Amino acid sequence: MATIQEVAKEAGVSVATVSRVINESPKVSPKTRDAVLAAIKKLNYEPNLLGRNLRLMQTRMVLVLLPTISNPFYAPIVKGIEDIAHKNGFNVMLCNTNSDVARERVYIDLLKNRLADGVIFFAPTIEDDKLSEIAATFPVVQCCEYKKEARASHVAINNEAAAYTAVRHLISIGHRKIGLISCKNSFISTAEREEGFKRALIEQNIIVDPTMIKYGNYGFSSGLRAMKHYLSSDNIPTAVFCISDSMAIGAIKAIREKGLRVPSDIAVVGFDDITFAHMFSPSLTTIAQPKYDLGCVSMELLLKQMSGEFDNPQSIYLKHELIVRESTLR
Amino acid sequence: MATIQEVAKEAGVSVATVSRVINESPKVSPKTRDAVLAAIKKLNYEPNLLGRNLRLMQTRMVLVLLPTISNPFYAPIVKGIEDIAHKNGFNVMLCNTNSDVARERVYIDLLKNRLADGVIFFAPTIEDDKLSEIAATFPVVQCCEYKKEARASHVAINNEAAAYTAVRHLISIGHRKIGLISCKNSFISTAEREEGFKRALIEQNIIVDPTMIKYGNYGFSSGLRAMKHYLSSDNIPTAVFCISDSMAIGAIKAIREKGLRVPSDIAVVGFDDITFAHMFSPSLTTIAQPKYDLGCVSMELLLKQMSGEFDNPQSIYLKHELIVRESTLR
DNA sequence: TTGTATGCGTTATCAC
DNA sequence: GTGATAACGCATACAA
Repeated sequence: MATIQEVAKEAGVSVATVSRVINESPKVSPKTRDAVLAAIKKLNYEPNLLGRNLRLMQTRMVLVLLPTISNPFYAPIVKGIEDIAHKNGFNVMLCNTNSDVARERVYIDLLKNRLADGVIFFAPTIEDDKLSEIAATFPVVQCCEYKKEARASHVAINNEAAAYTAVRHLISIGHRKIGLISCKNSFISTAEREEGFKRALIEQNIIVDPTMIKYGNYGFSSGLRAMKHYLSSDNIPTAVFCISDSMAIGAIKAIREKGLRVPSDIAVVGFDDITFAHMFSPSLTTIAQPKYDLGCVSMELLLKQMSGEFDNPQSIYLKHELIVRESTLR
Repeated sequence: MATIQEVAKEAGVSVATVSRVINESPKVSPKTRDAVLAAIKKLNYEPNLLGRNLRLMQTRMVLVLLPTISNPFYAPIVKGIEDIAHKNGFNVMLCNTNSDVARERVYIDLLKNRLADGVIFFAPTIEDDKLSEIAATFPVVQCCEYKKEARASHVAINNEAAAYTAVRHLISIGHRKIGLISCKNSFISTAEREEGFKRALIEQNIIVDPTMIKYGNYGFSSGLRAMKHYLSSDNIPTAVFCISDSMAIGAIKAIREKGLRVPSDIAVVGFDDITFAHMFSPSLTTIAQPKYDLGCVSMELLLKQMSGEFDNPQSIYLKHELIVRESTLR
């Protein structure tokens, strides 16, 4: 637990010189450098970053707020964020908000309290104007999900186009009675995916039947439940587009429990391409987001903001990709 | 970006008084308290924790090092850790090590640099003696996986007994030709699970056939590969115990691709009870670890250490549970 | 090239 | 009940 003072004394130099050695300042003679290094080693000295952070008024930490790490969708994005962060000498603080406003506020306080230099939001629960306020003072990037009205940067895919792609795929393999399992929430992605779904139908002169739209909460059980609703009705779709893979997997489970088969009786498309999508039987057709890249680009954008490179919010959109697997084989 | 100085000036009091108000010291008159609160509000003051942390020489942050958040096994454990941490005014810093020694070292440096008050390890890659060294200086808890030789606390289940339970279950429903899909690594849990597997067989006078043991890396693909090895041999087991759920799911996929059925042709047991275990078709029989409790107990143990309550390493074992599902139905 | 001195924002000890 | 002031460990402007 030695301090810089003790190292200085041991090496017979001033603390300033020790500090220079630690920070690899060029203007220090090799001889004194070696002496300091020896003292550091002897005393087993580790710099106390609390002192440095206060002095420099920065922590080289970034906050990453996500609803929950249990959603496998986030893992590759976080990996991208981390890779870029580490490459630039930043550390990442991953925080589960559980989509809880109070919890999220506590974490945002870390930013206000200077314990982090910037923040990446995944699914902000905070109100639009509050977010704008924070983004006006601190570096902020929204990833995937974002508040349309907030003055804050974001990186995402075009969800409307992605949903359109998915439904066009179903139509192209012959389906015309297509269900949608969506979610009841105020996320921008949800609204956009519903729009994409409708556009694809309308374009092909298929009437959008409101009873063909069910709602879940992104989770497995809710997908299962939604599909059971279809199956117990007299109006069963021949294909279903789900706005999350977990719901799609739940839907498939319901279909099979009913003794029907995927894709021959009902085809299913998911969204996100989580790791389990290709493990499942049948493997799942889905929309892949460029997850790793989303993370990289978000972190790069945050770095630019932290270095004060610009202050106008940026909107960046990356490309999605349709991945056709067993669940929609002809 | 006001400081405590400015608040003091605005309220017409000393910084000491402002500090007392912030820290809810009882000995401050209601009148001055209100004045200070008003000044804080007016200036939109947020305490700078960098200053406080330096002064207090603590951060009220704990480090949680795990291989990767993409393993769904960790999510509920982390939830337990967080709940206890938050209840006690600590924040949690989640860090992916990717099982990389260098990466892990960088994070351990955060501890040495005083940016965290303690650490919970999930699968330490660090050498035993290095870990002992760190645990001698800083609060450390190992969760689930641990270094047997290291002088550091740990919280885990009895993996030998858990594996024994799983294999006994297979034997009890009539299997005698039982495969093991394990991993080639030096984790204590791996060795213990292999031992439990063998004890269950030996107790029932079943010869332990080395060719019945295959190795993967916990992942889906490796389980699939291992099962293909069995299936292409002339010695196919009637049941397989996998030391991870993902490998079990991979194994099932291989079995079905071969045109065989689970559990009628080959029964499969996994380990961990990850969320997807019950979603999969067939749903997976597995050993459930008390994940949330493992997290809670680990964090509680760390809190005790951080408060200097004791310094002898503790070993705590929690109970496992066999969850029988479709993959081993008679 | 090196040392001295100052301050980052906070808390806590000591007077009053 | 309140205020002055000294730390906490470090980085840096300025002197030498």
